[in-house]
Amino acid sequence: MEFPPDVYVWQAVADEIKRRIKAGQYQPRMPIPAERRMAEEFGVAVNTVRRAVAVLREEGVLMTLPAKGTFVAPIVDVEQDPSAD
Amino acid sequence: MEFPPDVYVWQAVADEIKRRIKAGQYQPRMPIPAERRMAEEFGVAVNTVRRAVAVLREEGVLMTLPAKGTFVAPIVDVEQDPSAD
DNA sequence: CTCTATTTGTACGTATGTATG
DNA sequence: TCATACATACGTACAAATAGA
Repeated sequence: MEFPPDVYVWQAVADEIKRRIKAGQYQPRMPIPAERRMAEEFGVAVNTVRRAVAVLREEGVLMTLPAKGTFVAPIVDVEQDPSAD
Repeated sequence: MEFPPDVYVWQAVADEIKRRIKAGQYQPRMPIPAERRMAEEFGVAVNTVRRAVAVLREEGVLMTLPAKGTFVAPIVDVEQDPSAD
């Protein structure tokens, strides 16, 4: 019986987003998929994606422009792989 | 209906809680009503109360102990009373 | 300028899990 | 065991801002 799960769903989503940034799938200054879009893709609730995005926003990884979208911050301390293009 | 509401519902709730603290209805180190309790009392959703509590928690006004309750912080700047030692 | 589509923000409702008493 | 209380999670609806036809 797990008490606090190893990782919460929103943590897994946040981790996946960061992983994609590292992989170059989501690049700096470029928008990431919409919240509802990712919710469907990951099979989770919109609120869960929103929580993940909120955390990454506070970490400085993402930037959100209301009614425009959420973008990868120009400079992210997340390791980036130039060869992955 | 106003479009950009003067205050959001969660802001109104947070304001009401602080008002009660100022009024002495909720006192330092004492628990405030449960989230669902306040949700029913204010006629709002639980999530809305949670958001209000979360904000007040970050402001240092409230302290939450999981599965125990949410308490008014021992010292709150809401009530500036220098004579209170 | 109007209409529509997209996207985020706010809000409501519900269910489950865990901890406490 | 049961009731209480918070944390997480899922689902839904509407409003506002933006962009494009």
